[in-house]
Amino acid sequence: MTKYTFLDENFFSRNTVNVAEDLIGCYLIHYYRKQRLVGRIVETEAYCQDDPACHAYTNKSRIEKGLTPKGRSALMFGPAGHAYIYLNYGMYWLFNVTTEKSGQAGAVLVRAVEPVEGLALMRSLRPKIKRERDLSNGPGKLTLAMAINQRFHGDPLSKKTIWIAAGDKTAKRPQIKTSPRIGISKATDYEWRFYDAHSDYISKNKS
DNA sequence: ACGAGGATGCTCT
DNA sequence: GAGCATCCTCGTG
Repeated sequence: MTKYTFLDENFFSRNTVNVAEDLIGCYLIHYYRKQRLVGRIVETEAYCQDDPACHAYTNKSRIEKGLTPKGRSALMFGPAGHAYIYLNYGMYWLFNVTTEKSGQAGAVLVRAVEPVEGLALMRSLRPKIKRERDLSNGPGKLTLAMAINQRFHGDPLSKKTIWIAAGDKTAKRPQIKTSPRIGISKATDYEWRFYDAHSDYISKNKS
């Protein structure tokens, strides 16, 4: 497959949970050092405005008072289809895409991808790993493998520095499963994690 | 195979 | 000062 179809703002300007599910099987693309790095998205999570685990949730009272959102989560209230990238645990950049219409907060975290193009460059960006799947089977791992960091925070995907393309329609549809989200302590009962049941690149996988 | 613990810096209270 | 949307190493069995 060499042809990638850009997913525009209309794709992302929808219900966050639906976008999270629909992103399974789509392609995350970054043109880096004259090479195309491509990963097939196999795991996502939805974060919504009325969601205690969401960065934008703490701004709820502010919104209700009609105040403009501030801080890192402000971007989640903006237009859909923008990169929302933040540092967690002081070390790892996590890549999200904003969702919903302007004024409504939402984002989808990309938690794992299967390498598709640029494997040699990805391996050079993850020099210590022993198992191939450790290249990109986690949200912090995939940003390392694909050279994604704070430089791209706030960029519209339409700039096509980092962007997302539709899944391969000739391929078999992925079997999508759900679970509670990983690594959070609030709203742990929401099944807003989606993953391709047959992928070897799921985070928190057995063996 | 599995679990505990350390690294490390930003955001919010 | 606490709490993280994590990853890696090094114990133990």
